[in-house]
Amino acid sequence: MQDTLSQTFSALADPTRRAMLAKLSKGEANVSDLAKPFLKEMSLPAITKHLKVLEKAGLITKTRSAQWRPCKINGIALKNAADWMEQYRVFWEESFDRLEAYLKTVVPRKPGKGTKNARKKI
Amino acid sequence: MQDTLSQTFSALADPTRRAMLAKLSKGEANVSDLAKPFLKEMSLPAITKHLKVLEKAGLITKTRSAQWRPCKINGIALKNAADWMEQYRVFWEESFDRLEAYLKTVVPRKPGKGTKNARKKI
DNA sequence: GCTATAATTAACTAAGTAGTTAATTAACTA
DNA sequence: TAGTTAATTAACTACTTAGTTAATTATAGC
Repeated sequence: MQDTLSQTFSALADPTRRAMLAKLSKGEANVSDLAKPFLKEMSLPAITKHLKVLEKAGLITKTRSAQWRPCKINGIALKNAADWMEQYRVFWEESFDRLEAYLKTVVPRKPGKGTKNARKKI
Repeated sequence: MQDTLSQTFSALADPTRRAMLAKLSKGEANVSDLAKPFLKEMSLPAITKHLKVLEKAGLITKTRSAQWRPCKINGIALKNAADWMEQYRVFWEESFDRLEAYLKTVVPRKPGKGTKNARKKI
Protein backbone atom coordinates (compact mmCIF):
# COMPACT_ATOMS: atom_id res chain seq x y z
CA MET A 1 0.00 0.00 0.00
CA GLN A 2 1.38 3.34 -1.06
CA ASP A 3 1.12 6.63 0.83
CA THR A 4 -1.44 9.12 -0.47
CA LEU A 5 0.96 11.54 -2.09
CA SER A 6 2.81 8.77 -3.93
CA GLN A 7 -0.52 7.46 -5.17
CA THR A 8 -1.49 10.91 -6.43
CA PHE A 9 1.80 11.55 -8.22
CA SER A 10 1.86 8.14 -9.80
CA ALA A 11 -1.70 8.58 -11.04
CA LEU A 12 -0.57 11.85 -12.64
CA ALA A 13 2.47 10.20 -14.22
CA ASP A 14 0.60 9.07 -17.31
CA PRO A 15 -0.43 11.18 -20.32
CA THR A 16 -3.69 9.27 -20.88
CA ARG A 17 -4.78 9.92 -17.31
CA ARG A 18 -3.75 13.57 -17.47
CA ALA A 19 -5.76 13.95 -20.70
CA MET A 20 -8.76 12.45 -18.92
CA LEU A 21 -8.42 15.00 -16.15
CA ALA A 22 -8.16 17.74 -18.76
CA LYS A 23 -11.40 16.54 -20.34
CA LEU A 24 -13.08 16.36 -16.93
CA SER A 25 -11.96 19.89 -16.18
CA LYS A 26 -14.47 20.95 -18.88
CA GLY A 27 -17.28 19.13 -17.06
CA GLU A 28 -18.61 15.70 -16.14
CA ALA A 29 -18.17 12.85 -18.60
CA ASN A 30 -19.04 9.15 -18.89
CA VAL A 31 -16.51 6.40 -19.33
CA SER A 32 -17.25 6.19 -23.05
CA ASP A 33 -16.87 9.97 -23.50
CA LEU A 34 -13.52 9.76 -21.77
CA ALA A 35 -12.56 6.71 -23.80
CA LYS A 36 -13.38 8.14 -27.23
CA PRO A 37 -10.05 9.93 -27.94
CA PHE A 38 -8.07 6.79 -27.05
CA LEU A 39 -10.00 3.95 -28.65
CA LYS A 40 -7.63 3.85 -31.63
CA GLU A 41 -4.73 3.31 -29.27
CA MET A 42 -6.21 1.13 -26.55
CA SER A 43 -9.20 -0.96 -25.55
CA LEU A 44 -12.09 -0.05 -23.27
CA PRO A 45 -10.87 -2.27 -20.40
CA ALA A 46 -7.61 -0.34 -20.49
CA ILE A 47 -9.63 2.86 -20.03
CA THR A 48 -11.53 1.31 -17.13
CA LYS A 49 -8.19 0.60 -15.48
CA HIS A 50 -6.89 4.12 -15.96
CA LEU A 51 -10.07 5.49 -14.42
CA LYS A 52 -9.70 3.10 -11.51
CA VAL A 53 -6.21 4.46 -10.88
CA LEU A 54 -7.55 8.04 -10.90
CA GLU A 55 -10.41 7.06 -8.62
CA LYS A 56 -8.23 5.23 -6.09
CA ALA A 57 -5.95 8.25 -5.99
CA GLY A 58 -9.01 10.37 -5.17
CA LEU A 59 -8.52 12.50 -8.28
CA ILE A 60 -11.96 11.70 -9.68
CA THR A 61 -15.30 10.52 -8.35
CA LYS A 62 -17.38 8.06 -10.31
CA THR A 63 -21.14 7.87 -9.77
CA ARG A 64 -23.88 5.80 -11.42
CA SER A 65 -26.76 6.87 -13.59
CA ALA A 66 -28.52 3.96 -15.34
CA GLN A 67 -25.84 2.16 -17.35
CA TRP A 68 -23.56 5.17 -17.41
CA ARG A 69 -20.83 6.14 -14.97
CA PRO A 70 -20.55 9.91 -14.88
CA CYS A 71 -17.14 10.97 -13.59
CA LYS A 72 -16.12 14.28 -12.14
CA ILE A 73 -12.86 15.78 -11.08
CA ASN A 74 -12.08 16.00 -7.38
CA GLY A 75 -9.94 18.95 -6.30
CA ILE A 76 -8.73 17.78 -2.89
CA ALA A 77 -6.13 15.25 -4.04
CA LEU A 78 -4.74 17.81 -6.47
CA LYS A 79 -4.55 20.33 -3.67
CA ASN A 80 -2.47 17.99 -1.54
CA ALA A 81 -0.01 17.51 -4.38
CA ALA A 82 0.07 21.25 -5.12
CA ASP A 83 0.64 22.03 -1.44
CA TRP A 84 3.58 19.64 -1.39
CA MET A 85 5.07 21.34 -4.46
CA GLU A 86 4.55 24.76 -2.98
CA GLN A 87 7.43 24.28 -0.52
CA TYR A 88 9.81 24.14 -3.50
CA ARG A 89 8.55 27.26 -5.21
CA VAL A 90 11.60 29.17 -3.98
CA PHE A 91 13.81 26.87 -6.06
CA TRP A 92 12.14 27.43 -9.38
CA GLU A 93 11.73 31.14 -8.76
CA GLU A 94 15.36 31.42 -7.82
CA SER A 95 16.44 29.61 -10.98
CA PHE A 96 14.22 31.90 -13.00
CA ASP A 97 15.92 34.85 -11.35
CA ARG A 98 19.32 33.44 -12.24
CA LEU A 99 18.23 33.01 -15.85
CA GLU A 100 16.90 36.55 -15.90
CA ALA A 101 20.11 37.90 -14.40
CA TYR A 102 22.13 35.99 -16.97
CA LEU A 103 20.04 37.30 -19.83
CA LYS A 104 20.73 40.82 -18.62
CA THR A 105 24.46 40.22 -18.98
CA VAL A 106 24.03 38.94 -22.55
CA VAL A 107 21.41 41.34 -23.82
CA PRO A 108 21.30 44.72 -22.11
CA ARG A 109 17.94 46.09 -21.08
CA LYS A 110 16.28 48.64 -23.39
CA PRO A 111 18.72 48.25 -26.23
CA GLY A 112 16.64 50.53 -28.41
CA LYS A 113 14.66 49.03 -31.30
CA GLY A 114 15.34 45.30 -31.59
CA THR A 115 18.45 43.63 -30.27
CA LYS A 116 20.67 43.87 -33.34
CA ASN A 117 24.13 45.16 -32.39
CA ALA A 118 22.91 45.59 -28.85
CA ARG A 119 26.22 44.40 -27.40
CA LYS A 120 27.99 47.42 -28.86
CA LYS A 121 26.43 49.45 -26.09
CA ILE A 122 28.08 47.49 -23.29
CA MET B 1 10.59 6.81 -23.58
CA GLN B 2 8.22 8.77 -21.39
CA ASP B 3 7.20 12.40 -21.84
CA THR B 4 8.86 14.92 -19.52
CA LEU B 5 5.90 15.56 -17.27
CA SER B 6 5.24 11.84 -16.75
CA GLN B 7 8.88 11.38 -15.88
CA THR B 8 8.71 14.19 -13.34
CA PHE B 9 5.54 12.95 -11.68
CA SER B 10 6.74 9.38 -11.54
CA ALA B 11 10.01 10.50 -9.96
CA LEU B 12 7.97 12.32 -7.31
CA ALA B 13 5.79 9.26 -6.70
CA ASP B 14 8.13 7.76 -4.14
CA PRO B 15 8.59 8.78 -0.50
CA THR B 16 12.33 8.04 -0.48
CA ARG B 17 12.89 10.32 -3.46
CA ARG B 18 10.69 13.05 -1.99
CA ALA B 19 12.66 12.83 1.26
CA MET B 20 15.86 13.24 -0.72
CA LEU B 21 14.50 16.39 -2.34
CA ALA B 22 13.48 17.64 1.10
CA LYS B 23 17.03 17.13 2.32
CA LEU B 24 18.45 18.83 -0.77
CA SER B 25 16.13 21.77 -0.19
CA LYS B 26 18.33 22.53 2.87
CA GLY B 27 21.44 22.60 0.70
CA GLU B 28 23.81 20.47 -1.34
CA ALA B 29 24.55 16.92 -0.19
CA ASN B 30 26.64 13.93 -1.26
CA VAL B 31 25.25 10.54 -2.07
CA SER B 32 26.25 9.20 1.33
CA ASP B 33 24.64 12.14 3.14
CA LEU B 34 21.44 11.48 1.24
CA ALA B 35 21.70 7.76 1.87
CA LYS B 36 22.21 7.97 5.64
CA PRO B 37 18.54 8.08 6.74
CA PHE B 38 17.71 5.06 4.58
CA LEU B 39 20.59 2.67 5.11
CA LYS B 40 18.60 0.63 7.64
CA GLU B 41 15.91 0.08 5.04
CA MET B 42 17.87 -0.25 1.82
CA SER B 43 21.33 -0.63 0.33
CA LEU B 44 23.57 2.00 -1.21
CA PRO B 45 23.01 0.78 -4.78
CA ALA B 46 19.27 1.29 -4.21
CA ILE B 47 20.05 4.90 -3.27
CA THR B 48 22.16 5.33 -6.39
CA LYS B 49 19.17 4.18 -8.43
CA HIS B 50 16.76 6.59 -6.75
CA LEU B 51 19.17 9.44 -7.41
CA LYS B 52 19.44 8.36 -11.02
CA VAL B 53 15.66 8.57 -11.35
CA LEU B 54 15.69 12.09 -9.89
CA GLU B 55 18.56 13.09 -12.14
CA LYS B 56 16.96 11.74 -15.33
CA ALA B 57 13.78 13.60 -14.44
CA GLY B 58 15.87 16.77 -14.16
CA LEU B 59 14.91 17.24 -10.52
CA ILE B 60 18.50 17.22 -9.31
CA THR B 61 21.94 17.83 -10.74
CA LYS B 62 24.88 15.69 -9.72
CA THR B 63 28.43 17.02 -10.03
CA ARG B 64 31.83 15.54 -9.08
CA SER B 65 34.31 16.57 -6.46
CA ALA B 66 37.07 14.03 -5.80
CA GLN B 67 35.30 10.79 -4.85
CA TRP B 68 32.14 12.60 -3.79
CA ARG B 69 29.08 13.41 -5.87
CA PRO B 70 27.53 16.60 -4.55
CA CYS B 71 23.87 16.86 -5.58
CA LYS B 72 21.69 19.90 -5.76
CA ILE B 73 18.05 20.49 -6.40
CA ASN B 74 16.97 21.82 -9.79
CA GLY B 75 13.90 24.02 -9.81
CA ILE B 76 12.92 23.88 -13.49
CA ALA B 77 11.40 20.39 -13.57
CA LEU B 78 9.40 21.20 -10.45
CA LYS B 79 8.18 24.37 -12.09
CA ASN B 80 6.86 22.46 -15.08
CA ALA B 81 4.91 20.13 -12.82
CA ALA B 82 3.62 23.02 -10.73
CA ASP B 83 2.58 24.91 -13.86
CA TRP B 84 0.62 21.88 -15.03
CA MET B 85 -1.13 21.66 -11.67
CA GLU B 86 -1.92 25.35 -11.68
CA GLN B 87 -4.62 24.89 -14.34
CA TYR B 88 -6.60 22.84 -11.80
CA ARG B 89 -6.37 25.32 -8.95
CA VAL B 90 -9.97 26.36 -9.57
CA PHE B 91 -11.11 22.85 -8.67
CA TRP B 92 -9.48 22.66 -5.28
CA GLU B 93 -10.38 26.22 -4.43
CA GLU B 94 -13.98 25.58 -5.42
CA SER B 95 -14.12 22.47 -3.23
CA PHE B 96 -12.62 24.46 -0.40
CA ASP B 97 -15.33 27.07 -0.92
CA ARG B 98 -17.98 24.36 -0.77
CA LEU B 99 -16.51 23.06 2.48
CA GLU B 100 -16.39 26.57 3.89
CA ALA B 101 -19.99 27.22 2.87
CA TYR B 102 -21.04 23.96 4.48
CA LEU B 103 -19.23 24.76 7.70
CA LYS B 104 -21.09 28.06 7.86
CA THR B 105 -24.38 26.19 7.86
CA VAL B 106 -23.23 23.95 10.73
CA VAL B 107 -21.36 26.45 12.89
CA PRO B 108 -22.40 30.10 12.57
CA ARG B 109 -19.74 32.77 12.20
CA LYS B 110 -18.69 34.76 15.27
CA PRO B 111 -20.50 32.59 17.79
CA GLY B 112 -19.00 34.56 20.71
CA LYS B 113 -16.32 32.92 22.86
CA GLY B 114 -15.77 29.32 21.79
CA THR B 115 -18.31 27.32 19.87
CA LYS B 116 -20.14 25.70 22.79
CA ASN B 117 -23.93 26.06 22.37
CA ALA B 118 -23.30 28.10 19.29
CA ARG B 119 -26.27 26.58 17.48
CA LYS B 120 -28.65 28.19 19.95
CA LYS B 121 -27.97 31.48 18.22
CA ILE B 122 -29.27 30.31 14.84
C1' DG C 1 52.07 0.76 -4.20
C1' DC C 2 48.61 -0.36 -0.60
C1' DT C 3 44.50 0.59 1.80
C1' DA C 4 40.32 3.05 2.88
C1' DT C 5 36.35 5.67 1.33
C1' DA C 6 32.70 7.03 -2.07
C1' DA C 7 29.97 5.60 -5.39
C1' DT C 8 28.64 2.89 -9.44
C1' DT C 9 27.82 -1.17 -12.36
C1' DA C 10 26.36 -5.88 -13.31
C1' DA C 11 23.41 -9.55 -12.86
C1' DC C 12 19.65 -11.18 -10.92
C1' DT C 13 14.69 -11.60 -8.58
C1' DA C 14 10.10 -10.33 -7.01
C1' DA C 15 6.38 -7.44 -7.50
C1' DG C 16 3.75 -4.04 -9.87
C1' DT C 17 1.86 -1.86 -14.18
C1' DA C 18 -0.26 -1.47 -18.70
C1' DG C 19 -2.06 -3.64 -21.98
C1' DT C 20 -4.70 -7.63 -24.39
C1' DT C 21 -9.09 -10.74 -25.55
C1' DA C 22 -13.11 -13.10 -24.01
C1' DA C 23 -16.77 -13.35 -20.90
C1' DT C 24 -20.02 -11.15 -17.79
C1' DT C 25 -23.10 -7.79 -15.48
C1' DA C 26 -26.51 -4.32 -15.54
C1' DA C 27 -29.82 -1.28 -17.40
C1' DC C 28 -32.69 0.32 -21.09
C1' DT C 29 -35.76 -0.56 -25.31
C1' DA C 30 -38.64 -2.67 -28.66
C1' DT D 1 -38.19 -11.78 -23.45
C1' DA D 2 -34.69 -10.81 -26.77
C1' DG D 3 -31.45 -7.48 -28.18
C1' DT D 4 -28.46 -3.39 -27.46
C1' DT D 5 -25.52 -0.31 -25.03
C1' DA D 6 -22.31 0.81 -21.17
C1' DA D 7 -19.03 -0.75 -18.44
C1' DT D 8 -16.56 -4.17 -15.66
C1' DT D 9 -14.21 -8.51 -14.49
C1' DA D 10 -11.15 -12.40 -15.33
C1' DA D 11 -7.19 -14.39 -16.96
C1' DC D 12 -3.26 -13.78 -19.14
C1' DT D 13 1.35 -11.55 -21.14
C1' DA D 14 5.11 -8.23 -21.67
C1' DC D 15 7.52 -4.74 -19.60
C1' DT D 16 9.13 -1.83 -15.85
C1' DT D 17 10.46 -0.91 -11.18
C1' DA D 18 12.62 -1.51 -6.76
C1' DG D 19 15.28 -4.01 -4.47
C1' DT D 20 19.27 -7.45 -3.61
C1' DT D 21 24.54 -9.07 -3.41
C1' DA D 22 29.03 -9.13 -5.42
C1' DA D 23 32.32 -6.93 -8.13
C1' DT D 24 34.39 -2.73 -9.94
C1' DT D 25 35.99 2.10 -10.54
C1' DA D 26 38.02 6.22 -8.89
C1' DT D 27 40.19 9.20 -5.63
C1' DA D 28 42.84 10.35 -1.42
C1' DG D 29 46.38 9.57 1.93
C1' DC D 30 50.03 7.15 4.06
